[in-house]
Amino acid sequence: MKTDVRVRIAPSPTGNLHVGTARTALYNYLYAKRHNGTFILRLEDTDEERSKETYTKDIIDGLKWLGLNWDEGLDIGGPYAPYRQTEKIDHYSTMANHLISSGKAYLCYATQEELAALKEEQKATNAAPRYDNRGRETSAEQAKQFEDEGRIPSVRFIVEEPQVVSWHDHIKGEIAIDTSDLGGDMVIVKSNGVAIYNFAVVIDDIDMKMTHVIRGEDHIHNTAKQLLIYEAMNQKAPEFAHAPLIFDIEHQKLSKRKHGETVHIDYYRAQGYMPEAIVNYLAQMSFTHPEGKEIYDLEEAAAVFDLDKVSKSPAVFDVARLNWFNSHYIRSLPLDLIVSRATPFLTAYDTSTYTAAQLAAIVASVRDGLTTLSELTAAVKFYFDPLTIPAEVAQDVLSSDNAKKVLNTMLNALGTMPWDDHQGCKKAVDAFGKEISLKGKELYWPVRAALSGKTQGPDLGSIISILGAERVKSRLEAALTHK
RNA sequence: GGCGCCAUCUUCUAAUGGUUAGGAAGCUGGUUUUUCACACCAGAGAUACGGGUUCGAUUCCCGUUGGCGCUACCA
Repeated sequence: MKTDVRVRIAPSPTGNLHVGTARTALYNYLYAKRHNGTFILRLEDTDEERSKETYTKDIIDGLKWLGLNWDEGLDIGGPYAPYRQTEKIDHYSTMANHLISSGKAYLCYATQEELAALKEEQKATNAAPRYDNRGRETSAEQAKQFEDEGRIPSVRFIVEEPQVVSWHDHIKGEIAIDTSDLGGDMVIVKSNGVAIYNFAVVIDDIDMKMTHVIRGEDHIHNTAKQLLIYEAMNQKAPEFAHAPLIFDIEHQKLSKRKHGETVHIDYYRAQGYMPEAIVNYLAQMSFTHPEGKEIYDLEEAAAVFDLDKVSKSPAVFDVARLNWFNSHYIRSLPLDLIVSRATPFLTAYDTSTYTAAQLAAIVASVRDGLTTLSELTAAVKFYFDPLTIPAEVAQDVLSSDNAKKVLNTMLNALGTMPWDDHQGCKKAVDAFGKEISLKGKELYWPVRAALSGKTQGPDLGSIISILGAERVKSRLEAALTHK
């Protein structure tokens, strides 16, 4: 049974899914699940210049990939459609007209040039930049004259000053802002007829019956402005919670401009990060599991999430820590899942020479040492490509008499090798090692180097078993040709 | 410039008006392993500063400093 809790993530399709957006989506998702409410995806695409359909697709894909599925919204519809602001332009205008007729807003004929001049003037006198509310006084005659000049008005909402707007923030506590610091009467509909963010959000949140708005703290001043609009429209405002920002290592807001693709979820996806790791990492920064657990999934997070347990201070996005989560999940998620996710990282190789079971064994043999799946490509190379043994490895490991003895002995023992049993393969090596009185490094290293070209790597038994009779034989013979 | 938010190890954080200020990542050392990784053990590492309130403050209050954010006909 659903409660009336309704929350949303309302991204703007002006870029691919941002880490910060994903974190906000996660909080909203967790809050909805925790309270058995409804999680909604809505698109704030009123910026026609920057909005692109490919970004919309990336955002939808990314959220789904993370498992943050919505109950209502963009691609699935719902009772409060449309969930895309560009489809509600007329509706916003209608609502703005209501505000005009009730004296809460007015048409502003100021040109961009006039506003720019005002700003210059304020800058010169070191005054706070703001609109001087000159449009409030516009008479009917003036308006007509402006119209005749061809000026197209915007709609401004009257911000009464001074006045204190305050609310109880579910994360930050009490917040109070004086309307005098809001920059004057604010545009709610641009002269091109399209509503501005601060207005459209309010209308949408009213239309969609949102009960809680959980978003980044960079919106705190917007919240003050929006609260004024709720009041002017005689509507009950939702509850607000402003989450701390995510910083980079230099304590700056994570931004596309400064950090490029590393602020986007699909960057991590392409690198072979597990969605489970990203969700876990995102959840545990600024929020701590009540039992102090570090590793937990979406479902468990939803069971314990609480806004008042969210930290007030910003968190640094620390890739080293993300990496720890990721390597944990690469090691512990079901093998078949890891194998299927590994496919994109094996395209450089001809995987048809192995059976599905062997491919799984290949992934299993190397997964423990991986931080991201993208490292898989290099890690499994020796299973596929013709082997070249680096000169220094050959020199150090394969040139001794003992090494040649090991390789020759193994060559002769190949007939009795239990190929399908990696533990058996290891035992077989131990057994012939005993015959020639060699063990440990002296025994294993030549074999390892001959088969993989490296002195470190997966379990030797696994290497032998996976490579199989033919490859092992030819690689041993090839290794013996080294001087 | 104005306004707002924030302040515990390098990083993510826990806790409490009285604790040896706890955990995790990273780092260092060790154990284990044929090697690497994992795992395990150990070590170094923090309450920004100054005033109050109090028997007692890291915790509550004020100030300072610092960091960050917002200040568009972007969202």
